[in-house]
Amino acid sequence: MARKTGSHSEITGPKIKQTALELFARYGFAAVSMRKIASEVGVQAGAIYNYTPDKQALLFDLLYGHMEDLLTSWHLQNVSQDPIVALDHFVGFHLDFHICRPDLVFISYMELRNLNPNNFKIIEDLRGNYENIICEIITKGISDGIFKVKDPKITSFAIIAMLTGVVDWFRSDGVLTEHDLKQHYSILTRQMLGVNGSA
Amino acid sequence: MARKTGSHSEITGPKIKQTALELFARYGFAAVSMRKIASEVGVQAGAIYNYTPDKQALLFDLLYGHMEDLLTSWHLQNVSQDPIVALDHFVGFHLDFHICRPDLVFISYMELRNLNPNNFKIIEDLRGNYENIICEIITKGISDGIFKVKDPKITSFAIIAMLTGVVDWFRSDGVLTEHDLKQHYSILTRQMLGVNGSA
DNA sequence: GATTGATTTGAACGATCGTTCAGTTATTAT
DNA sequence: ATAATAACTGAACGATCGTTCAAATCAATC
Repeated sequence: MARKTGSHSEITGPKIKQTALELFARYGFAAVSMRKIASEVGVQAGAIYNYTPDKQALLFDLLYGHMEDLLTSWHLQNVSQDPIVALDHFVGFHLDFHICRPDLVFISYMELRNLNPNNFKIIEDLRGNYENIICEIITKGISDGIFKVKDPKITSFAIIAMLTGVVDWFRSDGVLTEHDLKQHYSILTRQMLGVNGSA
Repeated sequence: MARKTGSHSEITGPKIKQTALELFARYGFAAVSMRKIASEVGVQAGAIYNYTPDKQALLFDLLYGHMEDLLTSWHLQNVSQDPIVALDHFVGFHLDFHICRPDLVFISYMELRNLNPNNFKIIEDLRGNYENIICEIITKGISDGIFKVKDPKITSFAIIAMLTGVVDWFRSDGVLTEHDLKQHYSILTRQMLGVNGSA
């Protein structure tokens, strides 16, 4: 016996990635075996190695793809020169992007330590690029005299942590709509930056 | 050969807990073997089972002790009836408590999924109790007409996520002092709640 | 100094791990 | 129909896993 009827590379490849993602998020990278992934995909463990050189690469590809997606998506946005508009834009974008990818968000934070040093640095650099986006918005807002905070870097960390934390509890099928959520966090963020009244 | 000279229960027990904590934080629960813990303690793997029934209990005890510590510490505080003072108090307390326990903070978030259902519920309930503390402060502040936010629950999540995120980047030996950090987050939090000027 | 009990060793249990690879089968191109 | 190639199996490799336990050793008591 060997290759199953109707199985193709274009199906198995993505299926392995998706399954690995779900299992890594649920049980943790170290706790998930290649056999477990294979079994969920409906294939033998050896077959996985047609699609990835090893388990580490499986993890790295997920994290790298996620960060690339994030940065690419942002750079497709038209960002206003108005700091308040840009801030609102960022808040909405960040929530939109992360809420529909809870597993990726989770492992991107959680499994960083399971990357080897080279891979770790790559992801961390991309993360730094993303943090710079909001940091620059805040810096501009301060120099425009609109935002009232002392340290744009610390404030960036605070905002990103606050926004990303939403993934831990928000459920799209709950009573709170994503629209209301975004509005709520938009207000919280503006107030945090010392912006008084506006809509 | 057997028991080593000068080794005692009172030493080995805590040493196992401390070592397990550090290794779990660095490599993840599933990635750390009982033999690795034992080797760091300077003992054979079998000896660990004099101090814990199994690996799961080792993890649970760490998380449970952490949450108990957290709640007990807070309840030793004298909390002001003034919402702004109470809020500042909470921010400072939370930062103080978490900054000096980065490993515990990390695994308390990260290794929840490795708890069995019973143990998970226990920790989650304790976490809920802690969230209620800040939630009640906010609720009082709103009804006193001092805080300007709509939803105290969401705002609680936002504040806790923002504060706990500090653990990821703050280093006690860096240029930023813990005092300045607390002041910064105190201001950010107040502004976020719509409190205008005050010191 | 002998006895007792706490503490630890070291070996062993079956299970599972990531990875490799020769061989088998399904698909594609001719 | 045939050949070539892509996809996959199934078995195997040595290593390591959590846990158990009889035996060995140490510290404390009498």
